[in-house]
Amino acid sequence: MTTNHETQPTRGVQLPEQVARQLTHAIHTGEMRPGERLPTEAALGERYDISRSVVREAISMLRNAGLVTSRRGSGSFVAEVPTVALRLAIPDPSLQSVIRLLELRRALEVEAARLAAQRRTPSQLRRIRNAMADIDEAVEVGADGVDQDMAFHRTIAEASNNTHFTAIIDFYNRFLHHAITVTRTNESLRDTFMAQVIEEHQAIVDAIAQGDEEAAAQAAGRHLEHAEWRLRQAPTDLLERVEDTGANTSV
Amino acid sequence: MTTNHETQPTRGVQLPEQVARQLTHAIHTGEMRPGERLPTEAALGERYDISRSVVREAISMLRNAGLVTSRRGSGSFVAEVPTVALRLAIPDPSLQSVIRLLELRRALEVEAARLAAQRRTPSQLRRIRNAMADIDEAVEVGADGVDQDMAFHRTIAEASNNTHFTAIIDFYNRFLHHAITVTRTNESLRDTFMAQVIEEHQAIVDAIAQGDEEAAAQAAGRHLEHAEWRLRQAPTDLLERVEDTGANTSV
DNA sequence: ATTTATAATGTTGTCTGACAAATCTATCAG
DNA sequence: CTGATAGATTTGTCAGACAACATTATAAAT
Repeated sequence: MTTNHETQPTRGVQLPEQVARQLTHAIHTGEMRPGERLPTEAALGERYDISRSVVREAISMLRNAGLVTSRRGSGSFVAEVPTVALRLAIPDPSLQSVIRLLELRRALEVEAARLAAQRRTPSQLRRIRNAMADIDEAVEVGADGVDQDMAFHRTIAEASNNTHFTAIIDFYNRFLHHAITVTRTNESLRDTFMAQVIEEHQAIVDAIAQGDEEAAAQAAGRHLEHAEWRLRQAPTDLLERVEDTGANTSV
Repeated sequence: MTTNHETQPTRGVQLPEQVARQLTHAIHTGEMRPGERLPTEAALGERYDISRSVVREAISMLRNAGLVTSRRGSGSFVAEVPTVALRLAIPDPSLQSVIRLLELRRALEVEAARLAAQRRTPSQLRRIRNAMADIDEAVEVGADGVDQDMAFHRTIAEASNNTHFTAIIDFYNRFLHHAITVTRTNESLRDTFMAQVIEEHQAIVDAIAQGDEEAAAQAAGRHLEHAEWRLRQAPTDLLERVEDTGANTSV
């Protein structure tokens, strides 16, 4: 059995990848529909004239990419909601990196605020207001309020009713956790900073409540602009101090 | 050899995933530094008391996640730039979806333009200008100019000197290809539209060239705002027509 | 005839052993 | 000290087997 009938993989690249590509293509083009069962590993091995190990690694890649799910004893199936994977470098915790993340936050959250002002439902508005209140509550109890701060901005992203924003923000959250810890730690160092933050949050919420797109976008932009400014005023040893708290145990 | 010394994986979940998690954790915490070599597959198998197959699948997952790279005959190494994967649902090609992508583009490209105006190097500015010229050239030759349009916006993202923007834009490019084909097909239907687009592009470049952040951001915002407006003016059968061209053959 | 156990079969998960291909290391010649 | 060669190491692939689970077919019972 040395013949390659059907479609033979082009040489050069790794074997599993070649098979994975063909299957991926078949899924993306809709040739294999969501929920449909893939050929068995043995069948695929015979089709491409490769061993089961290679087939398994290929399927492993698809599974990892969220394109298929495997059930022992049953088979592998095309996922109901096929996904693609975006691979991103893990940001280091330097000040430079934190600022780069702030820039991304600005891009996303300014627009999210604009869309939220335009589209938020009453219940979404309520959730946003609750989230803002939660921050103050947490701070009064003595917590750092990082989780609440993140939740607050997440509710706004949700209110944009555009899944792209929430998906990306959710993804970056684990790194934002560190970044926000840094900014909030910094802001808590001076009372004036804390007051500013509360004020800025309030401005965003007010604009969203009134449905004033432009005001919401500007308020969000100002908030993150000031956050960056406040961060640059921070003592130089701030990052090390936050590092030591071990607060960024997420991931 | 039936004992699990060291750290034994908790039962229940699939074996390879358990091992993958432990290794992932070690990498994320910096316990294993970038560039460092992993233990051999045989060694890992012995440590966790599992067969090489399982170890290989675990490493395959890490490789797939961009955390390690393997070199035959040499070993597996922690990637120099460890990454994490963001999995997103593949957007459908409806008008609604195209507009959602436009909103994301606006968020990213407005801010990218602002940063580009602030930080672009002379050579980056040159590349942006070339990219803009390429669009006109392609159109004159009779091409649709989609690839050139995408490249143009990509060079601006590059000039922002923030890798987050380029990473996300690169990722969404495969879907933007379809979206931009739609918008450009639409724009090419009326001469006035085409003229507008050229004008708007020019405005962005001018602002970036002069280092005027605010103007660059506004120009980019206007461009995408108008793109959405133009799209909404499009004939209702536009999407189907684009579909038929088969231009979106990219994966 | 329908339902319920039971057996047979099919499929993925894991184990074991082997060899090929590429790389690394140590030895030796000059 | 340099360079070539031989050996050892390590990942990639193959082959076959069994275990764990799922599905299907068969038989039994009411």
